[in-house]
Amino acid sequence: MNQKKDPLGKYISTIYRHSMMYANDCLKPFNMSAGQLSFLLVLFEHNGITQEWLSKYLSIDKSTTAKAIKLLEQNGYITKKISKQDKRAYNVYFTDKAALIREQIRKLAFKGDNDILLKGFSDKEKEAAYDMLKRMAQNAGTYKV
Amino acid sequence: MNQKKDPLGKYISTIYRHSMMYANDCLKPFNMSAGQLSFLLVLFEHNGITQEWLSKYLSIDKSTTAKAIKLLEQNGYITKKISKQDKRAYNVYFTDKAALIREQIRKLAFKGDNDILLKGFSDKEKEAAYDMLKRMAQNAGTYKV
DNA sequence: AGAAATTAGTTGCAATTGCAACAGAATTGT
DNA sequence: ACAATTCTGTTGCAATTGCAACTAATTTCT
Repeated sequence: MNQKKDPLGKYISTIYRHSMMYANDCLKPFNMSAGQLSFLLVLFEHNGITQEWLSKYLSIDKSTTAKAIKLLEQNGYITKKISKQDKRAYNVYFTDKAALIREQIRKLAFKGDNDILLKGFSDKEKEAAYDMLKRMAQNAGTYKV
Repeated sequence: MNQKKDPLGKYISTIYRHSMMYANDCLKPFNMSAGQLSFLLVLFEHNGITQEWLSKYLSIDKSTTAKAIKLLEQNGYITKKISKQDKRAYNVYFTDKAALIREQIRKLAFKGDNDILLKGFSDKEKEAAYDMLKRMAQNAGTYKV
């Protein structure tokens, strides 16, 4: 349709928005959104982390973290405990309810990657795509951390 | 920090959100948002296209298109004319005001790609990243077009 | 020790986005 | 020709996100 290059933003936006739509659909049975899923997946690997570190790890605003964590708590997927070292901070833990669906939603997240985004990619290309996105995200994260 | 692979969603989300923040900052002097920019950039290459085609080209919901176009119109960057072939449809055109900043904002869009997202990428890697994102966007776009 | 600055988290606000429902026009089928 | 269906675009709504302002706790500086 066009010969000139589109800016990357066009592709990134499409990938992001449709990934969200896909994940949101899959997560509807769990009363969970794609955004909340990201936080829960981090907790599975780093249980007890503070909200500040969740924000840093996902390069996301602390107020967004606060809101997502609140919803996850209301739905019984996580609990918060005031940190013993710092009374301002919360340690966030996933609950038994979350543990129960852990593998199910982990698979769901990676299945979306492989079945949709990386469809038609060879194993080598998948690896390359993964590495490039990781580097680009690191670059992006340096803008207004 | 962790040995297990993160799902791609983590990186995509970071890239998308920070790209938006960067573009929104740069576009503030023009009273324009990153979302609106995408539409204007398409119009520069395909002047007179309908809203439906804008939506299809950007894989974006038609209501989102309607709202972005409305704002661009209010700010004097585009005009709408009812299509002669189809009274339901609008042909969308960029204005002289938009033409005046055309090169400036085009450069801005690509500068963000190169100076931030692709920092540290060789020319070959940039090309590869571009192609992979394009393929991934095509894959993503097939989900709920 | 006490003042000043920084940090962790929350809340209110505005902007963006997608979905659902809708209106009017165009197309298809009988 | 008319009815049923499909399409183009708009509007109302809810969810997500980031920014700014704020509170309370901690750290730093003198």
